[in-house]
Amino acid sequence: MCNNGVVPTESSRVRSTNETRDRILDVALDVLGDNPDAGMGDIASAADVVRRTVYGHFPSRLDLVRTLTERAVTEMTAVLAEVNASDAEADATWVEFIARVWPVAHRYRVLLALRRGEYGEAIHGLLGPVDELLADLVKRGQDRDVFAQHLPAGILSQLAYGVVFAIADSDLSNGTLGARAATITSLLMLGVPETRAIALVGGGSIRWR
Amino acid sequence: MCNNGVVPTESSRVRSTNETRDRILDVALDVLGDNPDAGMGDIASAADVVRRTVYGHFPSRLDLVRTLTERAVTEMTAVLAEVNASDAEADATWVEFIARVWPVAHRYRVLLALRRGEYGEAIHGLLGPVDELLADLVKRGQDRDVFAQHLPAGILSQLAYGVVFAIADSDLSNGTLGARAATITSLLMLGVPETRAIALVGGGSIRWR
DNA sequence: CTTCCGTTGCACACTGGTGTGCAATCTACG
DNA sequence: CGTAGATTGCACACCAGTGTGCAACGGAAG
Repeated sequence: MCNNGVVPTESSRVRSTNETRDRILDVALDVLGDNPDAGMGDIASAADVVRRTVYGHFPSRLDLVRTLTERAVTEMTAVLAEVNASDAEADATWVEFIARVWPVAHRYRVLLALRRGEYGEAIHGLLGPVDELLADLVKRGQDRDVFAQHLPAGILSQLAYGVVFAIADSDLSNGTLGARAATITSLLMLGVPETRAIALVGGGSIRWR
Repeated sequence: MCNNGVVPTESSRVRSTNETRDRILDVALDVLGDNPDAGMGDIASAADVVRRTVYGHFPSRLDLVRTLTERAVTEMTAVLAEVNASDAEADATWVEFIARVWPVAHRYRVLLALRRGEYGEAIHGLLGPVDELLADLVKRGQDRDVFAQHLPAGILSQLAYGVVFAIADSDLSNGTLGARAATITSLLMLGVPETRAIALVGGGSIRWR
């Protein structure tokens, strides 16, 4: 009524509220990344907040995990949709995708662990759109004989990005080393010949030592 | 003293005791396979036994899991050592290994899930010998340029049999279909060219549909 | 028959996590 | 200053799982 039609300036009280909420979410991702079984108490203290406050923002543990998952899905689908729009060959698209999605995947790697157990159902449901986009990409590659066809696109895509997550979760996760290894490995299991895979990710020896 | 030097006949009481114990172990594998978080109660009732009886055989949940793991390690190392003794090329050895280990892997697939969480430490320790034998095999392949070298043998071997377990855990786990898919996929990610991989697992079209 | 022993049924204490209720406190905003 | 809203601290009830103690039952062995 009185703010000239401008959206209210989110009076700094509200801002600080949202900051707490976001901090909780960020920290939760870290803590759960270390230990998927961490409790609300662990998350709270890691966020410099009392357990009760966490419940103020997220009525239940499931709400927290769900919010986290929704965040991940949003970021992933954004990258996937954008990359998928290119008319490059499927294998090149895959390389582009891994490169762009690597930081996100590494950040949300815990969701893969969380898929098994308690919240598996809920997470699986929310992750559906990502799975579909991924399967579409692999299927496109299979239809043009760029990817191998020894497995249906749905399963092959799951395995391929499962490996990517697994590498993101390993010791190699730091630096570009992990991303490179993940890209090559996933390309190989998608049936892309080794020479082509190396060419796609950029030259240089790939020997480990 | 009185049984002519023959091993005592395990008086049928002892036998029935061991039968219960074995049944509990077998059933535990199934139940935990369905839900790695299943409790002692679930296992007990699935084995047609009271919870208290389970504790009679295994003082703690960890003891049960450990026994299960020891069983798995015994079976796996037996297969691995035997297969590894052949002087065939590493990729052929890998195929032989997967074929022989497939039923075992499928049976003990839950251990992979159990490695994360509570008992991870204990299981990881017991599984050490298996990991080493596996890494040796992959390394042998890398040294002779049969396998790709974009990752160190230790990690590559983990990823490869991680995929095998993942497929064993999926819908394809029935019949020889899963075994075939697992073999081809793991060969691909080990850097074996598609044509060679198909030749190794035996002819026939590999197209999914 | 008596003894041994695996099994049972029930009780109990303990732990660790979840989710709620409520009064007290602090602080930005008006 | 006064108020509203976020945060705190502490209380509680609740649940599920673990592991233990113990008296009973039942069948096979001696």
